[in-house]
Amino acid sequence: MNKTVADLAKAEWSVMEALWSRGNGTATELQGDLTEAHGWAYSTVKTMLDRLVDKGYVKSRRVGNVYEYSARIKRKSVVARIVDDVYDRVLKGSLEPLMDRLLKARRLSREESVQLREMLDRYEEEDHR
Amino acid sequence: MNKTVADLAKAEWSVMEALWSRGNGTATELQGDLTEAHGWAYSTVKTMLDRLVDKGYVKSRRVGNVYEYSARIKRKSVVARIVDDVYDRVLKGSLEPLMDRLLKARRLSREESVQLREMLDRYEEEDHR
DNA sequence: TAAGGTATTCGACAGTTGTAGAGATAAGTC
DNA sequence: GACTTATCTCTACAACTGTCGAATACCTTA
Repeated sequence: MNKTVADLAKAEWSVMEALWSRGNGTATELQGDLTEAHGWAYSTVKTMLDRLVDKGYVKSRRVGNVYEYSARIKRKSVVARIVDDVYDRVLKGSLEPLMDRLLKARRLSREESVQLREMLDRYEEEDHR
Repeated sequence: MNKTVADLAKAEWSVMEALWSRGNGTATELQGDLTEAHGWAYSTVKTMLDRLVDKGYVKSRRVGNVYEYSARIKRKSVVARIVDDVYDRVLKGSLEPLMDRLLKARRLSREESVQLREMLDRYEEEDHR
């Protein structure tokens, strides 16, 4: 269970990331952005974009003789879906394994751990209203 | 990015779950376990198991005239991989979106939030050693 | 040992994903 | 206009996924 994200195949996810971070762009531009990470051919990127358009995740509009693409879904909402999915299917509703991994593997910095605590504080407060 | 988990296709993940929770079992038994959630035909389950064996995630051994399958990887380690992957690729190293989602959507119960706090306490303590 | 039931093996097929080349086109340049 | 260049469109293809059905093999029992 980790090849895709919210019905986005791994490669498509990369394209979405490129789109999200640049706001919008042409196939050529996006290809440029993705060149470093993936050495995709122009047509590869184009195919991906078109598939994403089909799936409704991206919209395209003709600007002159070029297509300009832009995301139709917010990164945030996709992340939310992924989080939910992982939470339900993988963590089965318990944060234990997640924290276990994050904490034990020392992937969480001290600052983050403090931040996290703050988030919890806020949450618990809110909860009292 | 949420069709698969650690190189396990979604359907394969289900089979692994069945295996993990029963320890080991024959194709028929597994099919039984999976019947409720997925109404898979025997051969579907069998195919899945065989593919998992190919991938090295499951081992099988002949017992009489039947094959008995059992997981070769621990659930925990797969979860760890998934957590890492999501943490890096989706959360990009920040827990903010995760907590945001979990807390805002009120998916985290009060007890869990307390538990989480305890985990953090332990962590920070350890860190001081 | 012929009949039944159970498990296995094989092969198949449609859909998705990753990747891209070749040819058609539109646009700008001499 | 003819040529060059940047884009787009189409088509293709192999690997992986989700799903079986049909044929076969193996036991058990009347």
